[in-house]
Amino acid sequence: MTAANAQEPQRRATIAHVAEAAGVSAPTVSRVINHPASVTAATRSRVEAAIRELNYRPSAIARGLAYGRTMTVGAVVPFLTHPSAVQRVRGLIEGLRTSPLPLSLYDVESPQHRVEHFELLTSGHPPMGTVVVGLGPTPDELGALRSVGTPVVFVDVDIPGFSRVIVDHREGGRLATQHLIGLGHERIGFVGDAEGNAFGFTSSARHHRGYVEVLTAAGLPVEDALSMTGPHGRAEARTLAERMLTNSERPTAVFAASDTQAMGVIDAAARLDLSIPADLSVIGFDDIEMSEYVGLTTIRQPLEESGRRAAEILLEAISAPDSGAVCEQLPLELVVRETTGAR
Amino acid sequence: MTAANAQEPQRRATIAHVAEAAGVSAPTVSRVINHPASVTAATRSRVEAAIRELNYRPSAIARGLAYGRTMTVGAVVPFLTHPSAVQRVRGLIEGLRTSPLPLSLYDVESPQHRVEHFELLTSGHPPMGTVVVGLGPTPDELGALRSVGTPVVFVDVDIPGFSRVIVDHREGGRLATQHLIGLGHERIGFVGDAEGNAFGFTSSARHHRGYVEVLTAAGLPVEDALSMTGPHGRAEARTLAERMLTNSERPTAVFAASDTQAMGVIDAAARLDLSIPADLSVIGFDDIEMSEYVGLTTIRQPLEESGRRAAEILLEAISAPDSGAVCEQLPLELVVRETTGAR
DNA sequence: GCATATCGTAAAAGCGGTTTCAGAAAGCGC
DNA sequence: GCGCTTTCTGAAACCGCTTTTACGATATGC
Repeated sequence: MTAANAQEPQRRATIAHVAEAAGVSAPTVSRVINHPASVTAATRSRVEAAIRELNYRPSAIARGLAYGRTMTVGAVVPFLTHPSAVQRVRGLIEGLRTSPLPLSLYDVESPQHRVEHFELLTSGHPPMGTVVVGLGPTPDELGALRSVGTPVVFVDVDIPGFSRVIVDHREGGRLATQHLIGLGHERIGFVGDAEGNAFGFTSSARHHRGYVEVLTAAGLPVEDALSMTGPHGRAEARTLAERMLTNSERPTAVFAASDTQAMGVIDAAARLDLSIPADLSVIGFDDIEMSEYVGLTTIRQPLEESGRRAAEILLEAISAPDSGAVCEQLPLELVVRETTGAR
Repeated sequence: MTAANAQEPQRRATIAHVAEAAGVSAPTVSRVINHPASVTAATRSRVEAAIRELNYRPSAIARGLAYGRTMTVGAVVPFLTHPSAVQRVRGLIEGLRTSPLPLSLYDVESPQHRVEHFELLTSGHPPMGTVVVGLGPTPDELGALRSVGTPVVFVDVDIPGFSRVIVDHREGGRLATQHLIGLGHERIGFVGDAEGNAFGFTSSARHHRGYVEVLTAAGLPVEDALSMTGPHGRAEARTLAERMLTNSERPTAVFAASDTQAMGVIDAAARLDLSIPADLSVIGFDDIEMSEYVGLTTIRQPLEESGRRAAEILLEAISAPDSGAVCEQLPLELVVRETTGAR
């Protein structure tokens, strides 16, 4: 027995083996698995026994080929290694835990990746479902996505007609600015992402809009010199902030469009020997994990939950293909810690 | 033209279409893609033109079925959402960036997941390559893994005969303990993972061994009451540490087997109004991202690099299947920050 | 009791590739 | 220019599963 096992390298059972063992044909086995109701109870239990007996698992790949899709959930995530993206992916994984579909990750670090991955997702064998994080797709991509007939959930992108999990970034910008004004600040800077980036990110621009709205409403001037944008990143933000802070009339508070950028602002302050929050208040956006430890005041968006909800909505859509698009708006919350203070 | 395009939903080109367009047979197209040398230059360029013309991309899934493997890289990662795992996954993604193979993630949170995923990886259509992080496989699993014939790279598990990327945990334990002793501490506690956990993690036990070695060598007593183990986690570590620290003769320093656990120890100290490092020195292991911000002294292991190297080794093995197993040991480094001080 | 509707299963075709195998074409020596 | 070997290409088989189609077997009608 053991010898026999050793000889034969445990060739995986196929549907044909099961069929033979159960004394039925392959299609019947397939039916037992996919449409159990269409098979007599007697046959079914015979087949099920054989399946158990042979420890049979249908090949996801063969099944995918026949079915016309890849048996995975695809996730396109720009800058997958950024802390906020990581948090969302955590949520995705959480939300997918009940499903047998593995998660295939597609990192996007350049426009090049972006088109490659979109091609993949809209290819002849698209994944069972797709989550797209943060990328504003072009009309072409949108059309392709729609025509594959496989559900898509967007996260942090508001695209009518598609399921999506979003937050109100403009409101976030308002919340942050309001907080600063409430503390008595009047010269408030903004550090965010450059607009017109190749990925279609718009959250930073929305934050800025909220920021402008609140400043204007409070009768405070909106100075161009106090709004700086550049590529995303902590170091980049530091450079920007250093420039802003060495200005003759420097702001007493800065709203950064992301916590990562807020860290850069804090770095800049440290370099310039400005103490926080005495000399400079800093508020971020996201509430990435690190923020709690640094004591960063920020606008919290439920990153992990966004991933989880997206996964749940996607799984739902996979099992009930014709349910309409759902739009879920998650709440934002001001989290006051130690980097903001009264002027 | 536009109308025609709208009509026909842009059916993806298959190998047959390309073959027809190039006036050759399907196998020839396949050959052009997979064994270009075996095709005349003239035919080849004709086929290549057709491929470009039709924007043809071979279906990964069909190809996988024919080839007997799934066209992905699989990664089995226990507690995928833990900070250290996240760092490694980052490295994996980095290292895989040059490859067209997407990364399929298999999170392991329970023994149940573990067997499921191992089954998947050793199924009829295994992924092109597999990375296994931190799980000590059973002999059975090992045999299965070996017999699938697809390369495997272990990370943080030292299994002779398989490629692996490891660090010397025992040495890490020594380093940490030495540091504490060097600061004048004589009562040094240890907080780590319970042994015999269902996942086969052994790093904590190795840290402990190094710890015992150094204590013994220094002529310091090894007290059972100062070594506590339990389930992994910050909260769990806090509980353990609270117990240890409320002991009549409490330690003046604690070595935690991971940074996460070190955070728990710090939490416990805060609760007991012990100031760090004045009343208690704490050293961790890993150097997760957060540690820098918290100022945690720790033994740094190159988490991200471990993932990156694993990916590189795996890709190498995929392209040159018969190269032997490689074992790469990554360096450990003491990083002194603010949580340790002289007694 | 026979013709007819219904159900359950099997046979066959296809998903999109790759590989084996055999035959045609080309290259070589004489 | 003939016969041989060597190349290159196409036909066929196959990977494992699903779905459509067709048929044989029951159940139903009268």
